[in-house]
Amino acid sequence: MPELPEVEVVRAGLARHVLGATVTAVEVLHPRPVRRDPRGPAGFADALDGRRIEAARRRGKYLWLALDNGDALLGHLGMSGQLLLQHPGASDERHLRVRLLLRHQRQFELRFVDQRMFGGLLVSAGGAVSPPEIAHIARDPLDEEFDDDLFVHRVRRRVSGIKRQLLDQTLISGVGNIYADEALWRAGIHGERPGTRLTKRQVTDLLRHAREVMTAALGEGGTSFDALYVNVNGESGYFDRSLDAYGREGLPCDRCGSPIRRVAFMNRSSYFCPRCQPVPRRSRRPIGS
DNA sequence: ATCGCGACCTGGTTGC
DNA sequence: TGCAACCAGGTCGCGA
Repeated sequence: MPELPEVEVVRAGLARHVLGATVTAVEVLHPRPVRRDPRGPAGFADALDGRRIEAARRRGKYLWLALDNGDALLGHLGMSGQLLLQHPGASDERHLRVRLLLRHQRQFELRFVDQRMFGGLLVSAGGAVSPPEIAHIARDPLDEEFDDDLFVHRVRRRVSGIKRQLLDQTLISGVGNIYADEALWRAGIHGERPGTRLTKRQVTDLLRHAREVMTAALGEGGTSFDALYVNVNGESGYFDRSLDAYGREGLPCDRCGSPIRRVAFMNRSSYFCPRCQPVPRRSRRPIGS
């Protein structure tokens, strides 16, 4: 489940259920989801076997289980990944990719299910506290060590459009297409406004809105339009009912009533209110025309 | 150093 | 009914 609130829902679910558990068997049913593990599927399985899980941590959209030897099981859900807790013997999900058998008081399974396989798992050597594989990922805005001033400064130094910057995980992590659009709608800023054209106040407000919308979504169990995005128990969140911009093409803006517009952006879509979030002058015409 | 783009996957929906 | 085109919550690596 792609964005920060959905990943945090999963992390919290894991923290409730797998801390103290020991990995007793690992089955990799498809090699692709462990492609980033340098040891390959067999080495991945060997590195987990017998390890005890001591913590469930997250940065942005990455999450990891700290292991008793200082390594970590690092995961990313990509576009369609799920981490599900199941009873042994429960029938395999159609897109089950990796199965971990765990033992705590009783036995249960932690399953990585991923239709599109953009996500994946790997064992991070020495990564229990901070996996080196994600050293390039910035802190996320719900992390108390997130540096607001640094973010504002960096954004205002780049010409690049503000939505593109919100999606840049090396600047700020955890924000994806939905919450970027929602934060921009709340702030009344068009995503193509260059960072250099925004005031300190505007970027600070935008950051606050990003925090608020993601915190609110977290309180609802995350955003889910369908069964693809679920918590460790397979349940969906309810925040989709609270979205103001994302996915609302043609529907009236909740603030001014103008129809929400959808435009192509980075091989996907952006949703915005043309009145509350006026298009910047420079990008009203396609470049070159 | 920073950018914009295509690649990486599967499957559901839409339109001819 | 068939089939192609389009769409989907993300990230990485490449050439410019």
